[in-house]
Amino acid sequence: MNYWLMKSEPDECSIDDVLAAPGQKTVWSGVRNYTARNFMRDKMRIGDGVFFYHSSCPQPGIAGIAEVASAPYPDASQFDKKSPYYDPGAKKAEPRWVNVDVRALRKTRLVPLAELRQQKPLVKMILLRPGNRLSITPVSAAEWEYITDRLI
DNA sequence: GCCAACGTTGGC
DNA sequence: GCCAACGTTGGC
Repeated sequence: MNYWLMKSEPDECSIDDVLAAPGQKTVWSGVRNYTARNFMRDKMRIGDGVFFYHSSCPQPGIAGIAEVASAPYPDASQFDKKSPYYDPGAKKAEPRWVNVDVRALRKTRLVPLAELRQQKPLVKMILLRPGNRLSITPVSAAEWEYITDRLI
């Protein structure tokens, strides 16, 4: 079992939006970064734990707990000419981008980024690395436990 | 709105 | 394969 932190802009898709969706699920489409894609394609397993993170908003931070709810499969938006995520280089026979389904489990208190940065046990979190921009980052078991036990 | 850091593109 | 230019991310 692996753990992840996945960023979403709450204006686009918040934890509340996913909790209100059918099956409390959403398709995590639109990832257009190879590192993040490879995490989904190669490392994610159904049932993996996910911190649902709100980014690009007044208070960025962890907003909920979710889980990986499907195996990776081709991201339909890459073939959709009307989508902002359309990729003319992607071919049906050789999809370039994949996504997984994510199921929201519960909303948590908002744990702000600034608070995460103050935690000694979290100094190595990939999220907190200077200049990090990855929308999907691995979380270690120790980091997961610290955050769920001590901060949420 | 600013801007630093990073990823991607494309000419050579 | 190098690297400059450009676009994007995302906190502040």
